[in-house]
Amino acid sequence: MSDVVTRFAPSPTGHLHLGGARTALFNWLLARHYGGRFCLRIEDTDTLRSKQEYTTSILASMRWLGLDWDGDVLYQSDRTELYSSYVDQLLASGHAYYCSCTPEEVEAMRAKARAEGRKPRYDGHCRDRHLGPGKGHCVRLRLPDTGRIVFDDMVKGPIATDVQELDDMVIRRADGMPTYNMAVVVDDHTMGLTHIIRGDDHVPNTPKQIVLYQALGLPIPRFGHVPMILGKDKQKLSKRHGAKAVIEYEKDGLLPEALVNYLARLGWSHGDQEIFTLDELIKDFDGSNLNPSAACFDDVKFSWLNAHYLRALPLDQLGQRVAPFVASEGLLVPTGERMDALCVMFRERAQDLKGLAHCFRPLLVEASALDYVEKDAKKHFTPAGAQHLRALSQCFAALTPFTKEAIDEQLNSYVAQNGLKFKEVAPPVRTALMGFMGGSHLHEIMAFLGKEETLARFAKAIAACDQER
RNA sequence: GUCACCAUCGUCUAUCCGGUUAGGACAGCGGCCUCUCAAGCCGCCAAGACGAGUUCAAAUCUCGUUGGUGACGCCA
Repeated sequence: MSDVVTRFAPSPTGHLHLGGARTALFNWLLARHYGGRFCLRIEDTDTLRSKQEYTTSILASMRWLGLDWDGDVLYQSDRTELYSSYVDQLLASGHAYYCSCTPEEVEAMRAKARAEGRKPRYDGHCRDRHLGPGKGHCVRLRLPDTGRIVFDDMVKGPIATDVQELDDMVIRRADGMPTYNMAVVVDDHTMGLTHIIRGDDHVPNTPKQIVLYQALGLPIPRFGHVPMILGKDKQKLSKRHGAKAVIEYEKDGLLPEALVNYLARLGWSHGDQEIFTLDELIKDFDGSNLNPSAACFDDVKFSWLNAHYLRALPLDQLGQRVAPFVASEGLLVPTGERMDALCVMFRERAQDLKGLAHCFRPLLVEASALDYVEKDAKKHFTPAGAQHLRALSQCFAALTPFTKEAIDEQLNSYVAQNGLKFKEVAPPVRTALMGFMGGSHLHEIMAFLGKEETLARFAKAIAACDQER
């Protein structure tokens, strides 16, 4: 197993989505586990639907996830001649033949077969007509008349197909372009692939490709078909059911390490372990323990993983990553110790970067712009609350230095000297500072705001208390 | 229509080749902690689709049923 070569081969007809990302991840992990190569190939032979911007987007998402590839990206559109030479080889060896049947004629055959309850397939009309190249002639593969094609799937185990189920498939279109299965086989072989992990929807393609490998006399790689990812309620993941592109998760402030971890655990397991570092995944992912049944993507559990990684991130990195989201909240981005302080105060209270940035808001706006949550203001801006705020306002005005420790001490001594409970004093103070009953420890909040801003918020709250009366 | 794949708590899964009070995680519920909200810790709830067969013993092996999904292109 020393020369493992895997690949990810998306077609650039859309952004990288969850299923594709997981397929890419599994291939990447397998290659990294065995110290092999992971290649990237863009299947852009469908010129109508393929777009350069999607290729760019897919590559960007791969980088965001940290899935690096070896060597240059291969584009199928550059390799038409190569595919054609393999088709010619098949023609020369008698494994393929020209066919003059029109698509309409073939469609009629299929319709007839379907109507008679048989499998719709090409009936081999041109098989022995010994046609040569000509206008409108495609090339078909000559299948063996009988036999079974068997392969041992890494995920599903042995899968057998009777050749009777198959067709003399087209391998080169009338316009000279190769068909999908032809191009894939040529590419997978010339790229030296040893293991192919792909979506479950390719299971029916596999025997077709194996027949091609056999006709060409090429070694057959190992296949692994992972089931598709379902959305909530076992529904197929579609736009309606929250199918999101990787790029959207990035925009929403979710962490790539969380997505990698979550995706890895969807359809693969390593005992009871839930949290994996990238190195652990590489160490443990050897192509076994792949689950053959389809799995639902659970946003809630994914969210939990995000929160976990958010808390685990080193402070400087967290600050760096949240900064763009703070900016898009329309807030001035703090730097240095101020950013660190905010992260420490709120990272346990957010699930993702966007949410974290949002938590910063009350502390980054000016007192005048602070909004009170009505319910909390009504409840805590009482006459007694106003009294505490007035008294504390005086205490804090005189407090130097205005540090976390000093503030905490002041708060506690006020409570003790007046025979109160912290619980009686904290709510109005908290509401005055945050606008609602949430957030970090009071002394941390005040230290962050500084004396002037703290006093401004007290003053504003006192005014609000008077209004409540 | 034909063929194929799949089937353990609500969800992700463990239980490698038959013997477990069917384990863990997320969610939910309860508690502890506590100035709030979180986080953290502790506890509770919760599953082998159905029916046969093989066997001393089946979630595990076999067959069938049901349900779900995929595929049947000169798309990829």
